[in-house]
Order: sequence, then structure tokens, then C-alpha cells
Amino acid sequence: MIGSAGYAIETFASAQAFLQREQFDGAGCLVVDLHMPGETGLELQTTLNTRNYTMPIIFITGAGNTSSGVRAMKQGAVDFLSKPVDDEVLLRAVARAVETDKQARSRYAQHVAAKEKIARLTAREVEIMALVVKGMRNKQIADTLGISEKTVKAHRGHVMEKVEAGSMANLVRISEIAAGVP
Amino acid sequence: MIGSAGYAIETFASAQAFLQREQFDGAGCLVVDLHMPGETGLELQTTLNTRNYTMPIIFITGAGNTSSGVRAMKQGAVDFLSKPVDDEVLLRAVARAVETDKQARSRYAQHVAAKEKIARLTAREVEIMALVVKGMRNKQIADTLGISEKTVKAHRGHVMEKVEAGSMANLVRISEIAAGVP
DNA sequence: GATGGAGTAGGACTAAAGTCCAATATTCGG
DNA sequence: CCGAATATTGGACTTTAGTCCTACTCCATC
Repeated sequence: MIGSAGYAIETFASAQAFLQREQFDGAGCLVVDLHMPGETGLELQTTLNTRNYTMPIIFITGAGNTSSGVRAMKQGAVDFLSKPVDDEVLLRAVARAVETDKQARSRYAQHVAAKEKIARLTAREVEIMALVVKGMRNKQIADTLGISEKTVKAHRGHVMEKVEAGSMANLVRISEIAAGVP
Repeated sequence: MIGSAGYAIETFASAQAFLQREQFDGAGCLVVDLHMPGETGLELQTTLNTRNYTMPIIFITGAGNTSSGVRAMKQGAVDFLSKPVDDEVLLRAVARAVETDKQARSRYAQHVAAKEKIARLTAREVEIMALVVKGMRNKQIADTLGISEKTVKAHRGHVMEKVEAGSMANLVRISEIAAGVP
């Protein structure tokens, strides 16, 4: 049903079977039965959380109790549906989950890109960048680090070139994104 | 029990009674029974959400079903506990909720402060600020707006003074905070 | 009709920032 | 021990930015 709505789907007989698959690198979501052979849905969710695998999960259950539903939601599930599941409801949940994942992946990609740019810098350059994005002027930076303003300018130039910020405003944004939550 | 753990508490006989009280302006949380005379807990949650009253909610229920628990969590509840409620569990939930609220309030206060600062600016100054935080130089701004670089400098000076940014880096941050989610 | 804020801009500098080149030190992996 | 990378600085400018004053034009409000 989900497949005929235009989504590419893949099915797995158990949590283990899914975990053995290589990680999918696009936006998507998991639709998981609470009761599965082997690892249960909640266990799978916990496993994925500890692995920082953040793909959104939609649970489906035949006989779920309140506490498992609440627990699943607390652990970040997108929805928790009881059988029989209405097609419309499920599709809406999937659409929402995929959208969430898309945005999360986009944020994460930005974060990684920002960190990679900063990783090109030497330790000293990172130090200078930190002071620059705090709004300090070259003279102040030179004083706090006990070096000449000339040196600060040199480092600062390297920072701008390596990070490809293009402007001070962008440098501030990149450093914020890199410092933010992964 | 919560009161003896060091929290200031206030109790209400019904949702209506709570809604009539003036809004509390500090960090806190609501502990709500799902079944109440008049408006139910879920209805209260919905009401508060539509009013943008964001105080975290902990539900307590005697006979909650799965769907109400899931719905409450989807609508942003911090927890959904079934009676009999373990004291420790409730206290932990309260602590988490209050902490969440504290952080949310702090973020919101920053957002409001940023917007207030920007509200001091004239329309033209806002326009210039937008281009400045995009990383454009005075000359470029002057060209895009069809005015003299001198005028841009004048506006820019006013912006820095009125917004009390102190530095370009701070101006960028303030504009981001003001533009972000409320 | 006067007053005042907003937008505009020039003069005249002062101060930061950025660039290009060249030249020491240090350090670290081969 | 050597060469490369890194850190440091000076010289010599060029560009940008920022400041202080003055001044003129709209436009709305009193």
C-alpha cells in the first residue's frame, strides 16, 4: 500500500534482518511492528538510538498497552498506530516522518560540512577564529594571545580562505552550525 | 508530595479553574489528570497549544487507553503516567519538565529581546541590516539599493547603535535569533 | 507654518582590515 | 639531519569601515 503511494519500500522479517542491511543514506522512515520475532520494536528503537541512527519510526501494534505506546513516543517515535490501521492515517504518518527525516538530514549535512571546513584549520587558526566570531577586533585578539596584530591578520586571512566563508557574517554562521547539536 | 520536594505548587479543581487563573510567568509544569470534571486533560492540552501556552504537561491517568497516551505525547506532553504513580517516577518527570520549561523560556526571552531590538529600527535600517548580515559590503549594498555608500554607512551606524550589537558578529547572531522560531 | 524624524549625502579624517612579499623560528615526520 | 608545515612578524600599501558635522529634502503631525 505504501509502495503504491509512490514510496520505495523494503521489507524485513525481523529486527536482526534490518540491522544487517547496510545503512540507507537517503531520507525515509521505518514502519515497525511492536511484536516481532526476536528483538521487539521497542528494543530495535533503543538499539538504533544508541547507534545514533535517527531514522523516524512509526509503530504498528495489534495489542499495544498504554505504557509501550508512551515509551515509544518518549523515545522519539513519530506515531504509534493500533491495528487495524487506516490507510490514510498510515500514509499521513509516513509523509510526516519522511519530511522530518529530510529536514533532519539536511541539518545534519550542514553540520558535517561546517565541521569539515573547520577541520582544515590548524589549532592556532581555530583559536583565532573563535575570537573573531566573538566579535573581537584584530588588536584585541593580538593582545589576548600576546602576538602581533600582523600575525592575527595572517591567520585570519588563512581562516577565511580555508573555510570559504566569503564574509565575516558567513564565518559566524558556519561556526555556529559547527558548534550546534549534531 | 511534589510540594515537599521543594516545588511551589498550586492545585485546581478543573481545567476551567486553571484557565481562569492569570498566566504564571515563571518556569514550571502542569500535572494533569486525564479525566477531569468538564474539559478533559487532552482538551486542556489542545486549548493551551492553540493559545501558545507552552508549559510542559505531565498526564496522570487511572484508565488511560493507548490512543489517548499516544495522542498526548504527540501533542507534546512530557510524560503520561498510569496510576498508581510511583513518587520517584513523578518527581523525575516534574524535574525534567521544569528543566525543559526553563530552557524554553530562556530561548523565548532571547528571541523576544532580539525582536525588540530590531523593532527600534526604521524600515530602511532593517533593509540595510538584512544586507549587512548577508555579508555584503557597503559598496554592494549602496549599489543594490541605488544610494550612496555614505548613506549606507550612516544607516549602518544607526543600526549598530540601536541594536546595541557591539560587533558585526553579534549583529549576525541577533538577527538569526530574531528570525528563528518563536 | 513650524517642528522633527527619516532618508539622503558630502567633507575630512581615523581606524580597522586585508594583501602581497619576504623572512625568521620551531617542530615534526622521514 | 632535512624539508615541509606552522607560527610569527615587518614593510608597504589598498580597501573598507566608521565617525563627526553639516545640510538638504520629504512628509507627517501639531
